[in-house]
Amino acid sequence: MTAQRRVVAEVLDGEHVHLTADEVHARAVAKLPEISRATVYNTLGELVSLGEVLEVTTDNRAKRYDPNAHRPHHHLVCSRCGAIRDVHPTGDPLADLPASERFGFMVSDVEVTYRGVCPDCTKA
Amino acid sequence: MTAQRRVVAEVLDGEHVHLTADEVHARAVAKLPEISRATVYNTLGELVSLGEVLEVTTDNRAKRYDPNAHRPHHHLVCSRCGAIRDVHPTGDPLADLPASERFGFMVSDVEVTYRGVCPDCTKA
DNA sequence: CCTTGACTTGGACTAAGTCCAATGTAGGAT
DNA sequence: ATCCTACATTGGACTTAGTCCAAGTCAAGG
Repeated sequence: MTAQRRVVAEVLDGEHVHLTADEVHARAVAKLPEISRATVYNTLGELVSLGEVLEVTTDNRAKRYDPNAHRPHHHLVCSRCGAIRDVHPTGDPLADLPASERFGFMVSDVEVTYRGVCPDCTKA
Repeated sequence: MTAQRRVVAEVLDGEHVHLTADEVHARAVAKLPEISRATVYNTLGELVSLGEVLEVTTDNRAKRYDPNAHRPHHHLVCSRCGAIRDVHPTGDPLADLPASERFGFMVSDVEVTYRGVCPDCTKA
């Protein structure tokens, strides 16, 4: 555990939002000015492999990193401004995929992304 | 309706798979050698706006274009090789998102992506 | 035949991320 | 305490996917 990794972990821990890698880097630089982008990418990659952090891809622009990896949840994304909320739908979509629709895959995971317009964008 | 647009539409129509923009361009060039990448991007963008084609983002690499826009469906993706199948789960995930979990959003759409390992990759 | 407006082209540009060789450093062995 | 070694970090070059734009082309109507 190096200073750099601790800083990246702290950034994600402190912010309950969904940051891009560049945003993580910016906040990390504020705490440890000499940290490089490559290290932030490396560390984020490790945190993802360890299952401590989730990668979220909502718009094919930058990936976002979600520190809330331990309580399963899905996402609700504003199609105008890109705001993201964690949501907890009822029901289990995995159960809704019958064997006949699995094509022999070993299905292990499912991601659900709801899209809509957030209250702020509805007003504006 | 220009020759270029017709070619792009034909490519998507002919292939029942999920092509990237570059793959669409490659196949379009085979039919109309002077077609440019910019035109392929423009035309794909128009087809998406018209609702004729869906954009699918599974891995934060290239977007893929799905000509099967008229029958609603979701996707099953192999986490090893990236293969994509269309699937039709039972149930409606929109109904599984209670108002209390909508945070005032006007929710209009939901995408479900199942992940697993395909038969070929399980063998290998 | 000329004009007009839309379509297309190719190349430059951008954003996000990866890769790599060189450098630095933490922590165990002596 | 010092040295070694393996791993972490750095910064810059590179790649990929996509966007943007000025200039060129084309088709249709007048």
